[in-house]
Amino acid sequence: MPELPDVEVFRSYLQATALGQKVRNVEVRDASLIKGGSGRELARGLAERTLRSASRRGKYLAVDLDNGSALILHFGMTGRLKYFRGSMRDTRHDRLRLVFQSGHSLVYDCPRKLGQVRLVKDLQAFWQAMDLGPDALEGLDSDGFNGLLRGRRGMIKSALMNQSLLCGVGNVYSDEILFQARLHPRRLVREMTEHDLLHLHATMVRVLKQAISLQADPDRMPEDWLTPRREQGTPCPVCQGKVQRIEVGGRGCFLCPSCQGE
DNA sequence: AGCACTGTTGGATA
DNA sequence: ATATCCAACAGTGC
Repeated sequence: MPELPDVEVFRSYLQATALGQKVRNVEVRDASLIKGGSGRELARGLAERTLRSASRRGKYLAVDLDNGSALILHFGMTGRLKYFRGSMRDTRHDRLRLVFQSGHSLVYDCPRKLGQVRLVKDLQAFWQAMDLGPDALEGLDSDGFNGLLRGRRGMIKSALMNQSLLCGVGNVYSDEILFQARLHPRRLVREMTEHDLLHLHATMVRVLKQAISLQADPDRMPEDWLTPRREQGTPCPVCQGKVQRIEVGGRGCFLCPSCQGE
């Protein structure tokens, strides 16, 4: 589920494993995920480089290299990272493999191939060109959040998921945040009060932080979270009513109608 | 067989 | 300028 918390978990994982290591060999197993250049160029740009640091913005992970360029990873709906000590086991959908001088390796695995991989010369220029709003966790205080949403038309769930407004929140976490804030996903932003927005922002930050501390693993989420119960008709963990599935902005949306109004 | 799924993009439309 | 809707990308799982 690569939304902000998942990507943050990938960042920590990378930091604890591959960071500081020098790339000896690059295997591009599927060049169709590579944007802004060819597989050959990516391989050449990564070879002999050392991974210096890893940062995140929204759902994007950026890995700084020792020559100033950066490897950008986006995970689409199904991507993940896997680090192997010693011999590399088969991962079924590995699209990019970095083998380090140590003999260990890092695999970017992306079954549905909806992810993106690219090498950029200038990370700051890349972020600017990307039309991303501020990071939902790092880039916004409650006034900033309020300012972004004020005067906006449309539904609150769509706004939370709009990456050019604020980035990192996707379909699953927008549902979780709105469930915990007790707000209906179809609520019109224009009809929300200052207090609603303040409460929503606080809830968003709390949910994202807690999800990160749980390794974004639904199996570890508290009893009263919605995410592990994304199924029509399953009992609401708070009121025992039934979880409902509706469509909002063309995406499947789960909510508890009695907890979240109407 | 058919449909749903954690995401992004581009184009048409309002 | 904002927002919505749709199709496309591609693979897996129920």
